[in-house]
Amino acid sequence: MTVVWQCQEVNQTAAPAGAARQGSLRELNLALVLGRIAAADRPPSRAALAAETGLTRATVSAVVEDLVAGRLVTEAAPTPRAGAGRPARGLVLAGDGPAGLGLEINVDYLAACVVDLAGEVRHHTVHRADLRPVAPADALGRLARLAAQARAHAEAQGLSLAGAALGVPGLVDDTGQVRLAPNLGWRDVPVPELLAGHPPLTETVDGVPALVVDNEANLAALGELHAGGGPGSFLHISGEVGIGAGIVLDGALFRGTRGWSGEIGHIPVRPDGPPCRCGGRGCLERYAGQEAILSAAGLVGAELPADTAPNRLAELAEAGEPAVLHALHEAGTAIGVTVASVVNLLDLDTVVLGGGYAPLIPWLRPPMLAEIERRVLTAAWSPVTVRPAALGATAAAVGAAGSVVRRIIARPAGWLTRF
Amino acid sequence: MTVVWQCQEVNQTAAPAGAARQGSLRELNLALVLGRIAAADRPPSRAALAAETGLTRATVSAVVEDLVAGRLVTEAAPTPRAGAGRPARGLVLAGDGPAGLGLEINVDYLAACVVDLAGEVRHHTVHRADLRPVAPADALGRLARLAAQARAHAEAQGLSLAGAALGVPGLVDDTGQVRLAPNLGWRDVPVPELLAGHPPLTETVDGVPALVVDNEANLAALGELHAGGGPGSFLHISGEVGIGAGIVLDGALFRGTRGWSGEIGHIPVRPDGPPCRCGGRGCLERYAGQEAILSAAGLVGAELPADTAPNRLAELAEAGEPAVLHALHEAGTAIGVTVASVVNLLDLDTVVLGGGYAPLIPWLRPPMLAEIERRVLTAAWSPVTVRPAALGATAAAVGAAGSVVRRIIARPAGWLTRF
DNA sequence: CGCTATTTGTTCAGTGGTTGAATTAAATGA
DNA sequence: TCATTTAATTCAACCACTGAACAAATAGCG
Repeated sequence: MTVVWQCQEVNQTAAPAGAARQGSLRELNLALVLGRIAAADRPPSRAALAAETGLTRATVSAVVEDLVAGRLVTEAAPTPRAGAGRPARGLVLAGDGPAGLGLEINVDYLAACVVDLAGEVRHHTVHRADLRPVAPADALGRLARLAAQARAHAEAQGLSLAGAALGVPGLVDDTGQVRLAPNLGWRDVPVPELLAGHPPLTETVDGVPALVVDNEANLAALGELHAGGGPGSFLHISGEVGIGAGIVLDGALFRGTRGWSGEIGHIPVRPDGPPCRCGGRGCLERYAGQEAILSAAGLVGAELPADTAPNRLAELAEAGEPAVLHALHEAGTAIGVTVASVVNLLDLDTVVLGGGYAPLIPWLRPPMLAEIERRVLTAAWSPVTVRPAALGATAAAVGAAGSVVRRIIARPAGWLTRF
Repeated sequence: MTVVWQCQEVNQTAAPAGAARQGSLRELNLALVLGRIAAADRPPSRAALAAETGLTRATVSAVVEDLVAGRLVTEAAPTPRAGAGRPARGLVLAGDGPAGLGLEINVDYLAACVVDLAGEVRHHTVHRADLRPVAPADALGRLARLAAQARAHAEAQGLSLAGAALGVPGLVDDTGQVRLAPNLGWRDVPVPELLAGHPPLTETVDGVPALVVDNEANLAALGELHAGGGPGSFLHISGEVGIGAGIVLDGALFRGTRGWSGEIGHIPVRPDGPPCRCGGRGCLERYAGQEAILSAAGLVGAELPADTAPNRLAELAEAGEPAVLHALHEAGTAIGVTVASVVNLLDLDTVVLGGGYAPLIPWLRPPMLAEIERRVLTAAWSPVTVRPAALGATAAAVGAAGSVVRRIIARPAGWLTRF
């Protein structure tokens, strides 16, 4: 069985692109009701859903019946209510329905996780290893084993995997091929082909799960969107070995024409600055990339593993080490200049710092804000918030798994037709 | 009668945000069919529409009947077809139905135009005057007179104005207030209030036309989208006295959280460069704004009107004037650095130069492309195209009018309920 | 304890809108 | 002239939502 390829684009709207046929109405309302159930903080009743969506209670009942039959929703203890009346039956996302498999390949670890419809992380494994010397096929083989374990754990909990998403620190084209992953040393790696021999990733209990390959920073941003409260617009910057960014606009990831958006690490900060291996000069990565910070802090020979470097820097900064403080100030300034560009261009009001930047926020934020306030034209009316990411280092894996379940929630009809 | 305020956001999709009720189906299909008629290059028949949309011919007939009754579509000579068979009846956008009124206030002119459903400019006036010394209320009064003339011309041609949009060179908030228009010297100007006393802008033949106030660069980008071929994604840079940009993603204008996107003029090019009046340093406007180019070319005392300066620069460049060539090279380099940032961030493949930049393209493009190729990570796989805008100096007015008719095409149900 | 008020959820006839097949309309070509 | 072909309309069937009536389940009150 071959990998069935699925378009990267997560169609956030349930609206039919083409003809609106009769069933479209039901598709739309399935998505509407399921979306409200997912967004509610307490199990809503059918009557409450009818009131807030504007549908009739009759319609909501019919829609909910479909959702329950498709194992997307189950009944639970309702929100207690004062006064008389027949007690409501609360509706919650099913904890034993479809789930998403999230995978991540990074420079120094592999990760797999399973997220259920409600967004709970039901399984999570990280396998630490330096993957730079490992051949892509080999690395993907290890990943497939991790995925097989994850599937076993999911099934043991009564979950069926509805799909998988894989985050890679590089540029992915729309056929799933990794065109360039500089920090891994990958170039033109046909991920779907290489995974085709590993059944756990190519089939699930009922049918065929699609595998989506995407940029790691994009998926991390989705994870943040998922974990960090309501839908909004923000820029999520992950400071790993490289610097990537995910742009979330109105609760949807913005991927660009070819899915290569967010390459913030190579935005020029000083056009005549030091040369970067991308061919340009003075790119952000030269000022705020992990290597740049470490070398500016005089820690270049310290031989720190990539995953502990940020914490080490935070310790030294805490201790008042002048070189480290200076390096972080410079990095924060460079990030601030870049963010000012982004905000002037896109009019965003929130910047989330994730990955290795999270522990360094106390030192990065002040110079960032200073630059932003100076340079953003609209800063006076709408201050820009800089906050740490809600998820930790493996945000991309969680975001990947979340993207699978979010797609089901956004377009439940696709899942329901499997029954 | 007061100005009825309408949300700036042009909802590109006809999908209902809330409940999908029965009528939603028809709304969706009205939009679908009308959209195809608008996008077709030759009058399609009902049968052809059925084939390409996937709807039944019966449904298409019913939908078309509604559209014809609402004066959005008329029958025309069909596309000739070889062979036997009953001849088709071609469908085209009505030339005598609703039309859009586009208005523009800029530093040295006022403009008004009327665009019909098919996108034809049916009326166009430009009133040249330096508006910097004029009070906002007075300027808007003159604009209202221009609008009244435009309405008279539209009605004489059998058109009904369905709405109006006004482009302003500054930041507009979501109540229509101009928060800041630096080059006009406006600050916190309540445009809708000031226009409320001018009936031509507050009522039309059948009901109330909404007035939308938007950034001039945004509307110019919409005009370009409208005139420049199929829907795509591009960055439209207008070099007027300031530098503004409109971002079009997948055929839709991207406005940002508050509608203040595209402030490209204040993206830092050299963070330690000369101070800018925005409070930052080394902004793009300091290198590629009209004043910056003129002064770098040694023409600072030449007292050129803003509208003739670009052509004068082109003449001098054509003649090989070294200072001018140098100034344009510097400007092109700065624009290129900025565009590289934008492309790295958004993954766009097309940059359109409009406004005063259009005549200077031969000199601006080479340095731009050089910077883009050096600095854009994905330039090797997807070259970035730099091309001149299809519309001239008053693109914003045409784009404003076009945005009105495009909204009708995107959501015809709203118009049809007027009958 | 029983009755009423109240709210939830379901049932059912009615309706809008799409579907698919049959029918009518209008041309070409032998 | 007539068969062929394609376009457009008509009509019964069907799907999904609507609105009202009804059944279910509880709290409050005498």
